[in-house]
Amino acid sequence: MAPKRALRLYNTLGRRVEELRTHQPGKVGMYCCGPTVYEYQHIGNFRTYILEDVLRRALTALGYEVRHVMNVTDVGHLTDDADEGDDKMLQSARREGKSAWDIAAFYTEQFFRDSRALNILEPHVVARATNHIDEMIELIERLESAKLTYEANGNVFYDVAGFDRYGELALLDRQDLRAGARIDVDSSKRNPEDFGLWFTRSKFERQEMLWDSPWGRGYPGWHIECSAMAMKYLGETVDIHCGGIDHVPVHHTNEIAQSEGAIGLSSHSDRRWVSHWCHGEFLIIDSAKMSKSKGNLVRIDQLVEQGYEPLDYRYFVLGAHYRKQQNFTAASLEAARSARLNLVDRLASLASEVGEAGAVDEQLAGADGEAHPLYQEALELAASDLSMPRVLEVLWRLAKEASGPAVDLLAGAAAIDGILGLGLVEAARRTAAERDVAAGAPLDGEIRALVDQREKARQEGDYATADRIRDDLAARGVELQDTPEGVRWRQQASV
RNA sequence: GGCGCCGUACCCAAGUGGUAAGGGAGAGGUCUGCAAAACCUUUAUGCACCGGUUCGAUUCCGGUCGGCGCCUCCA
Repeated sequence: MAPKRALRLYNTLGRRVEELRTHQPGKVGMYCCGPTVYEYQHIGNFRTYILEDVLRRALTALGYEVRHVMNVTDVGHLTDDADEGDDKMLQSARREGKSAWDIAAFYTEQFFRDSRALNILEPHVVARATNHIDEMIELIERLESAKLTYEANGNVFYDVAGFDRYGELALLDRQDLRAGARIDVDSSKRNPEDFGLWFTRSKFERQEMLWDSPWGRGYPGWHIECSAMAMKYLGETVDIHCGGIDHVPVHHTNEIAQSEGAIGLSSHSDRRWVSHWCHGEFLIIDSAKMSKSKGNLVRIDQLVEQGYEPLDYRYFVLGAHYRKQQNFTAASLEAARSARLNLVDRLASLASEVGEAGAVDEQLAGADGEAHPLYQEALELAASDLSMPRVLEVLWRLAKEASGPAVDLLAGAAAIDGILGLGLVEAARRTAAERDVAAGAPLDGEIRALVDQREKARQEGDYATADRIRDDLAARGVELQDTPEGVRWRQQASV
């Protein structure tokens, strides 16, 4: 089945926006580079995962059938140098005698916990590297038969000299690279660009995860897992491959070399292993890249400790285009939180207009949000290289300017939010339900009593007492409104 | 040294060869005992700077300055 509308997406290979052409009509196989589970994922990492989630949601909204595969790099070393720093998890794990396997399981769990909190849909296939050692070995054997490998010093390397299109994705031929400028080049390599496929000589002292292989007991190189798992779950043609922009020069460049080398695609072939490469730009914090070495990592749970909702961060991310660096500051996150709350607030008013809590569900179920013109506008913007800032703008227009029956507006908002993934309508329904309770018979007798007390004080002219009670209630999230019809109160939007 | 990206209001941030979205924050107003909320109004003749192309440039080209990223295991 063909999609309703084709997605136009920037392709790193070729550096321009292209209409997505899929291997099978209407079906998209997307492979995303997932986390390395030996540390917490920070909010910069999650910017990329949010991009991938939005891509998937946009594809789905456009009518594509999506198969989303993500790897989890859990091949771990637990070496002495990995223990440096003040990572409490690693230190305690070591104290308690936990293995690399335990640690990987721990961080994998953390990753998916944060992902869920950010409304990131779980990939259809989550592939753990340690479950695919056999596939990696087979792939290395294929490369061996293709004469693209050599052994040196006990390790198996990929020989980039045998792959004539090496570096095409990153335009490496246009660069005057300084091999070894930052990291020492392994002297056993023939070319600095060569990379390890299988190691039997570990540079790590305390290697915990080891497997038997035709080249001896050891462990796989990093890049091979993605090639092997992508091929296993998506076949020899991948429609979209995603990752952070930092993966372009090395990881993805090497993946292409491995995969196309194994498949046997040469520069004479028009066919590519991956037809569309999609990369997310970096999050910048205090005018610098977020990295462990700079010590400026921020995690989702730290934002939560500061009183933010994970979805505030998602809103923040959606406010900038994925191909531009985005600067994270306390002020910009605060602005995103206010904006999201205001949006929920407006949608909650619409929900109240639709009716009582139960009726909202029923009415929404009967409405066709995708029929709303503003949804169509949003979908078109999503199809235009994932222009989420503009989709947000359309949603704001829907929430504050559009006219029509409240249920149609709300249904349209729900449809747009299906692309954004902000959980706005869900939050609005919850907020509206709380307000319904407030407007009718309050469940909390204590609050009712305080409201009555304040009214009495006001009538007696004791405004000091009245204001004190109002402040007390505000601290509990209860907002009072004195209207000509009398006092009303409601729960603040806080979801 | 090479490669790539970027510089838009107080902040974040869209965008286009034809005269600058949206959000946050601030200001004024209506309402109020005072507030809050809501609603209304409001904040860039200007898009780093200098040239060029053009009827017309924030948008295209060149240069300058500034910022960020990458140059081999970092989303």
